[in-house]
Amino acid sequence: MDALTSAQLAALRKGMEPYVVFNEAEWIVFIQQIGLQTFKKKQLFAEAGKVCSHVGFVLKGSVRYYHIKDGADITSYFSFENEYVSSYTSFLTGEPALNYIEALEPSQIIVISKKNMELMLNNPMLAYKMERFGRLIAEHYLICYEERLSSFITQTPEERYLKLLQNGREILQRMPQHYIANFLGITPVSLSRIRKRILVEK
Amino acid sequence: MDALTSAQLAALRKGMEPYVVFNEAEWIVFIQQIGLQTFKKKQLFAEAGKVCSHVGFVLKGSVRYYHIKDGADITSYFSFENEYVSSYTSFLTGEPALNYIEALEPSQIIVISKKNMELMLNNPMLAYKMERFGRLIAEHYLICYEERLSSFITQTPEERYLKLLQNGREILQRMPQHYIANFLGITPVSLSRIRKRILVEK
DNA sequence: AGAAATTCTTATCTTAAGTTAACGTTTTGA
DNA sequence: TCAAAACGTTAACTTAAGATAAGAATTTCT
Repeated sequence: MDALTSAQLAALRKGMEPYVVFNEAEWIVFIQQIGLQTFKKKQLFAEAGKVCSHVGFVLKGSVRYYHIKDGADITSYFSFENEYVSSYTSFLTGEPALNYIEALEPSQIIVISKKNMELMLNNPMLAYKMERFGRLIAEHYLICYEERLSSFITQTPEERYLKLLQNGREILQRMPQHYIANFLGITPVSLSRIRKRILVEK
Repeated sequence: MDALTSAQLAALRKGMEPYVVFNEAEWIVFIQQIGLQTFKKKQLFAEAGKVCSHVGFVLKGSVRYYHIKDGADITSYFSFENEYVSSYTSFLTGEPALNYIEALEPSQIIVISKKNMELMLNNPMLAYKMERFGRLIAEHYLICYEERLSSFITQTPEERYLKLLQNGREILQRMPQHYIANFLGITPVSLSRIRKRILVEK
């Protein structure tokens, strides 16, 4: 766990701004509770079967969430730069995580342990803003999840792919196709067929 | 908007307990910001195309979330007694909702308007606990959504139905089958076939 | 540089879901 | 109470996705 450079701290502060703005005194206390961790490609941030007792903020790089089902690796989500990363259900409930999270490339991730998070939630100086931060972050992801859920109920795989073409630039550009296929809830073979179908139709 | 009876207030207080415990003074201020609304069957709680500027807590009854796609009505979710109800994305973002929410039976729902919610978030007496309340509620739904999302990515419709058989008693008993089918991401015809398949296999 | 692994496409075959329509049953509402 | 609407199942047909395997192209790693 390394110390953070001032540039890294500035990036974090900026990334948090939409959710919470600390004054100087609060910020000093806050940054004492966080650490920076460097991940090699494929290094695990969280592991199925183990409790995920930390949340992260991706400063550089990207991560992939996946399960193992019947021996097969199924990608369910990604986090990119300036996004949060955690096996959040496990973090919140203390139950073992169901999924793995691995770095897709060499990555720098700011890490907050559950213990330190709780210290801050119980520290009168930070409690209010941390509750607010937690609320807004959770709400942010709630909105993402709701939209994604609704796409599984109301759209076909092809429609989901077309939507991703419109507003999923980052995923499309940086991810191998079979990860994208899983993310859409289909097999890589099926995605390949959908892509062909779309080409022919045009 | 009616006043609440003391029994109704007690139910609400109990329902909020896992998330927030008010002292008497706080409670008195809190209950001034809320109202009770009675819904007839099929009466709308929220409407696609309109901003949903309120959240509810179902005291009695149940509601159904649905979209209209190509003229067809597609059920995406339910809320039952002692659960929260809102077109939450719209409530949070102020954008028009994409879905409808209707009462499935005569229902009593405690309603908090966005305006009053903001009053409370800005009232020093309640702010901290309301932030906490908001955080925990959002986290609660986050966990539900994450599990449901993961089921769309890792499971077949049949597996999703079998899981619902195990731990979805309330939905199965109270909902018509075609609502359940939508909820699982399939058509009613397909659910009927899955049910038959399961019977024959046994 | 070269072997191994990964990625994507394609083909074949199987399986299951979507669509539409029909029919009997149940529920609803005027 | 009675007609209309809603509901669940079934059937026939169409369409698309899953499984498996093969092959070419690319990337990775030593």
